[in-house]
Amino acid sequence: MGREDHRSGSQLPVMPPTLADVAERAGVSRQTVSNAVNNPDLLRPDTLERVRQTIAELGYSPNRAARNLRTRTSSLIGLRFTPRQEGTANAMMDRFVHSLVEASEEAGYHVLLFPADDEDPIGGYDNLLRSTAVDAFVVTDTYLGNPQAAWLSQQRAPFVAFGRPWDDETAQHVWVDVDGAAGTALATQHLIDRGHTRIAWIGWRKDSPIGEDRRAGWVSTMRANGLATTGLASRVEDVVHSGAEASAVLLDESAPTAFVCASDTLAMGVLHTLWIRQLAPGRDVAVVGFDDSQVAQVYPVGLTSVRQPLEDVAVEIVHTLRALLSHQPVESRGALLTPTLAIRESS
Amino acid sequence: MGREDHRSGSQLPVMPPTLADVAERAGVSRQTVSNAVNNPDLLRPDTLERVRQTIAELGYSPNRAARNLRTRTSSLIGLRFTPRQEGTANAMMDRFVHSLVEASEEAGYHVLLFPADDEDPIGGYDNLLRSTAVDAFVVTDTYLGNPQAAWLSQQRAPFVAFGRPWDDETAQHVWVDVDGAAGTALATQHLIDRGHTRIAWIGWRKDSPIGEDRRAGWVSTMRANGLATTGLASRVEDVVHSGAEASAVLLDESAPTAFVCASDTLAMGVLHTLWIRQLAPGRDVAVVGFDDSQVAQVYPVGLTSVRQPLEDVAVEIVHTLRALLSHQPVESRGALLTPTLAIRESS
DNA sequence: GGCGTCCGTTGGATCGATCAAGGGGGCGAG
DNA sequence: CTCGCCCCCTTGATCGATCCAACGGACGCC
Repeated sequence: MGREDHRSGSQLPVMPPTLADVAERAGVSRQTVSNAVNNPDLLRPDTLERVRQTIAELGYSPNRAARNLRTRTSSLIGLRFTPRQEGTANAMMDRFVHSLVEASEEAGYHVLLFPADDEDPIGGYDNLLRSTAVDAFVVTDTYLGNPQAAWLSQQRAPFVAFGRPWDDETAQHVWVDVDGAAGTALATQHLIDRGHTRIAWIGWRKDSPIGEDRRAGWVSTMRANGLATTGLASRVEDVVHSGAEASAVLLDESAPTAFVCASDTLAMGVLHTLWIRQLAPGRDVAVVGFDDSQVAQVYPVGLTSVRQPLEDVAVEIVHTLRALLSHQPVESRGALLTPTLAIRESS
Repeated sequence: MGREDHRSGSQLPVMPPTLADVAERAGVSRQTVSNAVNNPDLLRPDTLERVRQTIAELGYSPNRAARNLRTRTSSLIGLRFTPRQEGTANAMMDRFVHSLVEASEEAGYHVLLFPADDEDPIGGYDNLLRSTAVDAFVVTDTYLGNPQAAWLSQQRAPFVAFGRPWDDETAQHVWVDVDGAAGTALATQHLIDRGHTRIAWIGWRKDSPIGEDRRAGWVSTMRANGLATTGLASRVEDVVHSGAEASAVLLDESAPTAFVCASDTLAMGVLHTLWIRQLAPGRDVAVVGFDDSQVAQVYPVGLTSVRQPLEDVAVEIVHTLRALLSHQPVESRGALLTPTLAIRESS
């Protein structure tokens, strides 16, 4: 008497087959089917084959909810999806999300998005955690002094941060980040190799640790090559307009032949100034941006830009998460990946 | 003898409280607690208050897996997350995803991302569906003649498509889309209002129904205003380079004073041509793009662009999904939303 | 032929919330 | 005083996969 029997009178919805259905059809017990799925080694080859065939015939797939309930896992990774601010070139997030989705899939996880509530930054995390809806989190905005990392640590919730705990030396959580200084160093060295000596910097205000990190890469590379930096740096807001103004001032006062910028947004401002002054990007004045945004790629004059290895970041994060979730000791507390340089016409 | 008792010897992991814990502490039955959460009307006010207080004290949140198992739902909406192709300005996807996440949250849903496998376009859907991991899908790429919509329909899986079933009149599924023709009509009329009469079109190849739809908006508006279109249209690949070439040819042969483009990518090509020819965008020649991408917003010369109402699309999709999932009759098979025009310096 | 080991299999219990009935108290009517 | 009824709450069963402890057959050894 199969399960299908007393459901044959059911209406439209076709019930997916259960493990018991497979067991009955294959003439084995439920546990055997379960083992066929989760511990194939425990079965005799011929039995395994028979069960597998039945699974294929019925199109059986283990019920997620039931498995989640029993094993107390969900195979889901939570990610707070913050809205991209309009008016800037920074579209890093969606590239990262995609990389994360791909990397997660390979590890058997799916990505669950939940919205950012500025009123209550930990609300979303708290809900998902208490309802055991996700196995772990990926935290992406650690730099704003957000309480999330600290809170999650305190809750003993498994998570990996994309971004260093800049402002908190006591933070004990695991993180993955991109070496911004190495990126700007790469950009600066590239310009030096092209013969530039007067290379200017346009970055963010001093309260941004990321901005200061990127600036440090420019400073150190200049010094290492015996080049002066005096009067060649500017710190502004991260908007196109500010980049344009800063570059105009720098051109007037210090006559640089190249610019390294903390973002593509600022680099666009520089290109704007060059355009107004009839200077050819790449020929008269070189420009390098940061993040390899769509703007850099699509702009008629391709913008050379530092590209974060987001695919690698995602893989590293998922790798670390797996270790965390299987309670393996995590090798190192932080991983720092090196960006590359996408060279285009502007340099 | 509470549940905590025989777990007091447990190690690190703090078990979240269960419904039974709350029930015991509040001195009521499990079902009463369940009702307090799901059907508050069934409880006497004082009982409800007492249970609610206990829930707050314990920080109880219903276990997702258990609820999912019993109710055969997951409160998850599946979305195949396709990688943005590099080199184009089209970053519509992440704006849409964000809108969807927000709209879903308000309806009590979360968004589950799964990767696109080009080898097996329905593989991801099939897995999630058979394992009852999601309640419904949002399908975003209906225009490529993809088999997903038809397959999901056949499986009786609940889903809403973002995009009309262009090539399949027999499709019976529910969809939400943006009226591209209305968008380009808006753009064209805007240019006419500014005094332009020779308005050119640069669009996609004829095999793109979306492209033809957008083109139709330009054609109809031109005709409605008694303006000629002969020799003013071009169909090319959706890359910057093609937009630049097409606009150069059109300028030489037909001397248009304005361009309406099927995408921001093509519009960037037009701007490039203007730049080379020392023509000022907006003053000498007007340009309008489509999608209001970051490029349009960040470009030093702000690009006027047709903006899809993705927030409204997401709300409409979630609204429709709710109706589908609660087996309410869906009012109409398709919903067509009207885009707006983001006017900037280029027109 | 008897006995013990090994390998694979079996039925039962379990995870935590919800569904479908069942029960008890209070009140008004007979 | 008893019956009936309604309202509010409780009880046992259930969703489907996994864990646990115990069972059965086959084989080798003495």
